[in-house]
Amino acid sequence: MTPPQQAAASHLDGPALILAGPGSGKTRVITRRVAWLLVNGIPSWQVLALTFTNKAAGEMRERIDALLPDSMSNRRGLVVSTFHAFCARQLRTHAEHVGLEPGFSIYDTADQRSAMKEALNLANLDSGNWTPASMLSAVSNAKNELKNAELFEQEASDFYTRSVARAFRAYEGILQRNNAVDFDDLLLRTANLLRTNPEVRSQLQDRFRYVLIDEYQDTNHAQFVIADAIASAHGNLFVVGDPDQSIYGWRGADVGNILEFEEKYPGTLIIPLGRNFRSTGHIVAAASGLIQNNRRRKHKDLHTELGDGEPVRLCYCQDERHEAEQVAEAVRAAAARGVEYREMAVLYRVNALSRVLEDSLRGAGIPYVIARGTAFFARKEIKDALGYLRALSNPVDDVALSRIVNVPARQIGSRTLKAVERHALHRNLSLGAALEEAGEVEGLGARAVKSVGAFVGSFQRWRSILLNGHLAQLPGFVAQVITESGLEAMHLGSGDEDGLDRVANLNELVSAAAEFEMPAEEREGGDADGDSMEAAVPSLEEALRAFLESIALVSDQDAVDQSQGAVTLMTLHAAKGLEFELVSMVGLEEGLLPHARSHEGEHELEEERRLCYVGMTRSKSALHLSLAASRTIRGQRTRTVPSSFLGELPEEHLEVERLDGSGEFEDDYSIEYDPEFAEPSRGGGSGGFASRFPAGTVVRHPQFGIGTVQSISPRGTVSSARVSFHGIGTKTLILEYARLERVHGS
DNA sequence: TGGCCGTGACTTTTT
DNA sequence: GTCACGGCCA
Repeated sequence: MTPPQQAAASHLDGPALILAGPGSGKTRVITRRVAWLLVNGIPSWQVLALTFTNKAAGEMRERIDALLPDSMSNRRGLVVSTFHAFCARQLRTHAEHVGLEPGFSIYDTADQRSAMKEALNLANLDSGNWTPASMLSAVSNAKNELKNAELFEQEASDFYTRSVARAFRAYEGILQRNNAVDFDDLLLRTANLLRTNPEVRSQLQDRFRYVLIDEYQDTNHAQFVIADAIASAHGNLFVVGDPDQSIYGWRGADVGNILEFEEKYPGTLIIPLGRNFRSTGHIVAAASGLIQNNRRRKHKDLHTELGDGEPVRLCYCQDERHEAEQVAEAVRAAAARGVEYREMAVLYRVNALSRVLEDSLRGAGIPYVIARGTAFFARKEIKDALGYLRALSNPVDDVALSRIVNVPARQIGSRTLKAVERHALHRNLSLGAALEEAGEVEGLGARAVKSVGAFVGSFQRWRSILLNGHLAQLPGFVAQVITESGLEAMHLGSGDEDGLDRVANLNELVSAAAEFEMPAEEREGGDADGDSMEAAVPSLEEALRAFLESIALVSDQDAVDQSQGAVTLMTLHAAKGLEFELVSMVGLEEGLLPHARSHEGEHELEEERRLCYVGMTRSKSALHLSLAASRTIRGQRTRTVPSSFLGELPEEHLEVERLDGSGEFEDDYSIEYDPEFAEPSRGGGSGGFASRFPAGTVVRHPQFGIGTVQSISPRGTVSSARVSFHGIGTKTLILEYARLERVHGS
């Protein structure tokens, strides 16, 4: 280890901030420091290490294991967990203090959407003007800042925020009735629990005397409050991160947490790790050249001693097919040189780009995997099966129950369901409870009552198995529900290949249940001191809860498995923290990287630049950047503009290859920025835009919602407008690209 | 009640 | 290209 690494890894007490550039060995430092603490006699159960993905947590656990001498095999109680899993666990343990039942559901985006739709109905907000997505993002932003519905309502002053507050309140009501939380709630409710409950707080403070946080630049305010609440008692907070790799600002991450760490924790030991052990010289220099264009940044030099290596290759291709073929060709060439497939990755800004790449890799006979851990669980058949399991685990989860009550079709159609829902509302019952008294529901025919009765019968039978079983029965139980619910038969019956695939997926879910291991902390029962408690065998109910929770909290990155002999395809976001010999980044075009949605502000553009930086620095020895002169976007062939980031890469580290034929990219440039060309449907020229949205116009933006135009100013061939959005603030938008709509009545 | 078909709206990144 | 929804018919 280098002296700075050594200093960081052997730090014992007090706050520490490790500014770790890409490839500077930060995982190494964290794992060594944990091992150091344990070797120095700190009991393992006093250490808490928090990460963002399960994969990172798992790797950290393994590497700590490998570092510890055999004589220290007892690491009982050491908690290495993701933030979200840690919070979920706290909420289950202290459920009674937060007004939840321990079997609460964790809603994913789809569940949130249906809950919000219902909330908009309840709040009498027309979903034409108030889309579930925009409401959810407003709610999510509020929660990340630790504002719950009441607080938000108190602060709501204008029409827009008051409407959001109504939706927010209705949405919270639904979650509460369904004994459910969303992702943001895991953090929000834990933070509030720690703030308002001194006993729980001091319990956690007493237990976790040493707190470590990885990827600290991506923490949001809620996460800061949680970590601070635990660490404030002793100040032993050790954080590792890199402001230049902050790429989750859109999700509420607050770079301020890392930039202002030393102010919040006086006496912080700050150690910058600038030496890169991963990449060769040209790659480091090119990436550094790029990131230096960011203004809001702590200056920090990155250097390598691995020699110059190969220059970064920049390839101009004709279209996305051609680009994908170049990628496949580069992969083949690297493989021929002896590089293993698992040491190669293809990175893109948006998932939609993976398709062409898959086609061309498949065509070339190159094995590949797509890093989308969430994709499997998002499949219809899997969501259905999980719907059953969730409804069984948490019988008041109406969102889950209504999803599956008539899948497969069992004569409980929309009319019946409406009637039962009305009954539930009147009697203040959950949907499940209302189904149980179907006989008393007004307007239900004998046939419907009978169908409902049959369903309720199966449901209760499963439920009693669940309540009486134990851990080992989990896979059998999952299989039983899949079979007896008729899900399996439904897909088998369809007879086509699709149906067989779905059955195979359902079987894979059973395998996942069989391979599922209860987290060690969970088995130890309490959070008190390490020894003395012999683990009781978890009940089937507890096992199912833990299984469902682990599924709810999977990330795309968890699916990255470099032990497979395959090239990995993934988004730039999912690539963070990983490294490969060969990295191909595709689609370096304006609108893609930087993404079109980021053209609206300096902060957003800088985040895109950091994203590009993260991608480039994944590469150890070969970095290929490419772009296509034209690309098919939703069926339409479109000319592209090279990414403005390309001009920021120092030329001496590049090797440019022009396979697009003409070499006329630059000449096309002026045409592309002509708004008439970019948006042919709108016509009328830029003057038209400016006159259509004079200052004072009330407008709607697809992302920011309702706002008022403050001023218009010409900007070359286009016009930029300052628009103040309710509850969001003022944004500078290019009228020609911002897809603004006038709101009637203004 | 259930399944089929057409339309149209929307496409960033994710714990 | 993709999904979600509404309308229509058996």
